[in-house]
Amino acid sequence: MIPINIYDVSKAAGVSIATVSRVLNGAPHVSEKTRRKVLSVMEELGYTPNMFARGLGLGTSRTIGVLCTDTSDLYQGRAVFYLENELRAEGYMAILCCTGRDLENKQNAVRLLLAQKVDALILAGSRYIEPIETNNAYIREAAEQVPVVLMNGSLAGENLYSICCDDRSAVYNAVRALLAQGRRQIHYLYTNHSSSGNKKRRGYELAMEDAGLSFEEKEHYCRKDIAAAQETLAQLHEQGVPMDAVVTSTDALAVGAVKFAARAGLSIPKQLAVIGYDDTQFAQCTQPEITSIDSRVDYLCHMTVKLLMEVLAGQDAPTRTDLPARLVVRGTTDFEN
Amino acid sequence: MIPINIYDVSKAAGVSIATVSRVLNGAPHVSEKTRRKVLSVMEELGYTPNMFARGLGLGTSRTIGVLCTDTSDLYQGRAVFYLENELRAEGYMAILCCTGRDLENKQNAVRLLLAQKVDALILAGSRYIEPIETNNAYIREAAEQVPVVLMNGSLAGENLYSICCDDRSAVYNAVRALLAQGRRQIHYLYTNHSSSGNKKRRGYELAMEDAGLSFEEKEHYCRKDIAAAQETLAQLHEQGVPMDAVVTSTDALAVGAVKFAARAGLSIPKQLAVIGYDDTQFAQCTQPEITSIDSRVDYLCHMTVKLLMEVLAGQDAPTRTDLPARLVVRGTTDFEN
DNA sequence: TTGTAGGCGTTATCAG
DNA sequence: CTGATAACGCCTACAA
Repeated sequence: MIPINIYDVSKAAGVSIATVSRVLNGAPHVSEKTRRKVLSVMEELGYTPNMFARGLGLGTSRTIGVLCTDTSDLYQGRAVFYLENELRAEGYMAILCCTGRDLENKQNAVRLLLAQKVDALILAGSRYIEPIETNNAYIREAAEQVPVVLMNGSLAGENLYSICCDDRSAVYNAVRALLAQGRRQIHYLYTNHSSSGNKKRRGYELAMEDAGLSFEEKEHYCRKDIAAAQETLAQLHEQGVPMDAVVTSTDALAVGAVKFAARAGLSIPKQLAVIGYDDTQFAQCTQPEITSIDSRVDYLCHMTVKLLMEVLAGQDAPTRTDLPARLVVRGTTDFEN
Repeated sequence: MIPINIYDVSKAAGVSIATVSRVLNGAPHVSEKTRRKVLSVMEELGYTPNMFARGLGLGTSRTIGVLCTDTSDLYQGRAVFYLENELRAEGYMAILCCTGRDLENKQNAVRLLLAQKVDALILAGSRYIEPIETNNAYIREAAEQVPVVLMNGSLAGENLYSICCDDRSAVYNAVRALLAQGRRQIHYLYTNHSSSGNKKRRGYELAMEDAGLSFEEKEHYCRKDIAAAQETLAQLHEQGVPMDAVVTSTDALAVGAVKFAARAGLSIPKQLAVIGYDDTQFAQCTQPEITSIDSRVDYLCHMTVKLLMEVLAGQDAPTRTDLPARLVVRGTTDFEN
């Protein structure tokens, strides 16, 4: 079947293509009568405007490039889901690139996306900000062509917008709550040095500092892996390191902590409290279930798209936004609430 | 900065736009000399072909529509990750739509994707085949415009390709293994009636039948939710229903089964064996870790894209492919191997 | 309010 | 091997 175009419609409706184009774009100065006529003809012919032609003239594809490192990560999978839905609700399609963590792949993906004429870029996840500043140049360059929104990562610059969960405060408050219960041997497990990872860690450090406690020897790096977390804690335990709480940068690590406690015969939350991060389904896998910091991806994604829409509409928008997290209390802590 | 086009290149290289277009598309009949010249000019000017214009002429966008119901599902998140990567490796971008389970949303997504001029559609997940045949009409219609590949779902028809994990055999074999150990009270937990869900269940039923055992009262529907599975089993247990093994259609349910056993004081795998499905990270959350059927998403996705590329290349390809799964043995079973 | 005509950047079909 | 030139389908001044 031959695709039908604006000429076919104009012919069938007995008007010019200009008029068809006008009703198509809801332009003014079209009599209600012809408008209706054209609309009905389009319907009847099953006309669908050709995106290529439209794009050629308008220079826009109503398409947004969404980058993340890996959708098989529970958190990112949720982020992509919400982002895509919010975008589609606004009439935009999402072109996805799962780039992995390799810088070169990220750069390539951005290049391809720009070549596809996306209207904007959303970089989802703190992994897109490289510690070495010059490695972020490609993001700045991209921003010369289209607006770029960094979700959970921040970079200042022209046409660049950052929107983050306030991870620092979230962890700070969680650790404060543990301290308020008299816990002192609070350990922190983390898996990476992404900007968001650093903010979380900083929250922990500040809380400890404010309580006059040292933390250097209580921060432990480990792979993002249930077994790795379990192993790390088991070793510390064997060495006789005191420990009455574990806060982790990811729920998966918290699962490892719970498994460690079970094996070491430590009762949760009595002898060991555990707090995870992101409130993913992992938090519900264990017995008891895990108290976790909910970074509210849905809200974050909603605000991200809202921000982007404002930018695309030419309004000015905040270049930097911080959103609060909240604590979801479950069985691995014995908080009042 | 003004985008530079093929005319700029032709001018700077001292050739016609036709020649530029030729080297751009690797067409033959271009002298090595001019080819090099043009290439270097393109490089130097930083020329990027305009997708809209190219699409207008060629009618192709080098873009594939990828549909799934929800990327926040661990399995689907992995599927999308692999699909996107395989596609990009082949030079195609992926436009993602997370449609949810609602039929109307699926239809809308397909319509939008086709309007975007995608070159093909991949429907990921068995949720795209509706039990009521007429509800699949929109898929058939889509197939009139572009090839459609169903991953883990099957539908026969023109320009329609199905590629599935052989779920039935996978579950059949797993249940056989349990039976071989003398287990007889094998229960099956499932969450939906998708085509893949039905195949799994059928595998269970066949294995039981072949062993001369009844199964009707041992199949239990429950929400796709750790707590729901736990609850379902707890109730059966209270009612005194005998049970020495549980096979589930999803790892999450298996987690629920393990939690149930822990609470009911049943030792795993001695008194109760558990087998999950998909070998997701959930299988590693519990103590002991869960034996799970690995449907090998990565392999499935790889074959899916490979199949699609053949179709797009105009070669003929199998309209139906079945791929084997494999059992990953862990602590919730006491199989030899 | 409506129609005409030129342009957007490529590809492709012809001649040369 | 290379160069004009006509599509491709739509948008948008500019005219009427």
